Amino acid sequence: MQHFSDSQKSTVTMPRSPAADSYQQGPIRVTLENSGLWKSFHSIGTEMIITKHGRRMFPHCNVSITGLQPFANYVVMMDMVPVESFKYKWKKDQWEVAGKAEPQPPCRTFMHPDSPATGSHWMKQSLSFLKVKLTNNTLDQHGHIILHSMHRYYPRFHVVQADSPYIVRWSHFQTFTFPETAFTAVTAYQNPKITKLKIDHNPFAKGFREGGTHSHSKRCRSNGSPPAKRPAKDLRISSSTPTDLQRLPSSSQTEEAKTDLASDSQRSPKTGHYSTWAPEQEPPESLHAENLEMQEYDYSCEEQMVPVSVSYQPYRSELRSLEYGSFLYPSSNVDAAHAHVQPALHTLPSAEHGAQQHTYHHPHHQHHHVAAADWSQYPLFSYSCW
DNA sequence: TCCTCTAACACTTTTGAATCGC
DNA sequence: AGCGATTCAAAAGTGTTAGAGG
Repeated sequence: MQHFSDSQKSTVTMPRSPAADSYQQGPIRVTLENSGLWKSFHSIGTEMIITKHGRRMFPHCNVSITGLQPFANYVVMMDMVPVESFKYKWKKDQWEVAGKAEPQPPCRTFMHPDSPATGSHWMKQSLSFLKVKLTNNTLDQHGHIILHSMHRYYPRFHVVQADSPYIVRWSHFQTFTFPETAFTAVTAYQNPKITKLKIDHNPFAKGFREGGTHSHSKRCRSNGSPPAKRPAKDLRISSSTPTDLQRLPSSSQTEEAKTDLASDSQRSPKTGHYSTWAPEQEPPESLHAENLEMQEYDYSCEEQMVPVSVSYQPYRSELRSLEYGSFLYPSSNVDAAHAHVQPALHTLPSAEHGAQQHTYHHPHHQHHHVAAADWSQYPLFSYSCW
């Protein structure tokens, strides 16, 4: 696997495999466009707000893809997987392990609204996953990705060669992850550094900064006549139409990200454990922000080969169904499912190995050749939304 | 008592329907 | 009549914080 990393982009390249050769396809390369911004947040310890009715990611995922066959159709998807099997609490100025993770909520997959599209389309411009919304409501029916608060997750990107979302070519399925996109799901920001960094990069927060302090305006209202009450926004049903590609981040935002990265790169990497660790290891006593400083990254990628003979037909008809939870982890197998998603990160190199290139061949891939039941432990289509 | 979560808030940005001009 | 450009109101989305609840 080739490993690319510059100030703004993180790239994962798939190794050429026999199966890939059968499609006469070069290695697929996925690049995280706003990598600098992600790294800025990751150096502090990324947090993302989740609410009952869903909140968008910030930073949001923006990737570009190369190496696809120009005239073949592909489906691009994203989902979230837990980083570790622990939950955390914010104590004073650092994250600490607060026990075993809650049972995994229904795993949902966000399908990019352009799917399916030709390889040339995907490679023409970067893909934005701005519309992805996160919720902590396990009963959510709006298709948001369900996460547990105070747990750590990272997004996975899936590229599937398929002519239709309903007819996914399961035999050629590739997954990409970027370690710097790992984040802690919270219902309110814990780390003030994250708050500051978010406000600096997020135009929506301007209203709270430029319009005076929030607490001040609240006090003023309490003294005057109450303003006409607007309908509770959280009760509105999102009517956004995800038919068009989302706008790219503003150039100013990109420039800020560059600035942040520049400042990051001037710091000497500190020794200490990485923000993720092998599940078989003891959990760290704490995830101090200092330990989340920039490390040399190794971008993991996975190629998941599923026997063609295995039939996934029942899944297809439900891709767009509002019925969800059809592909949940088997409740008795949550730990097994966690174990399956762990290897993508648990071999993250120590600092001295960071500059090296690594190719991972995950043991769990072997399981996928055994039986469909094992594949089902690696949820991808429990729910699809776009 | 501590911790987590929800709802409300003011303001900016985004979206899409309506309107206008060619 | 059709199309593209422009306008504008509504919707969406943001972080903070008080208070509720476990």
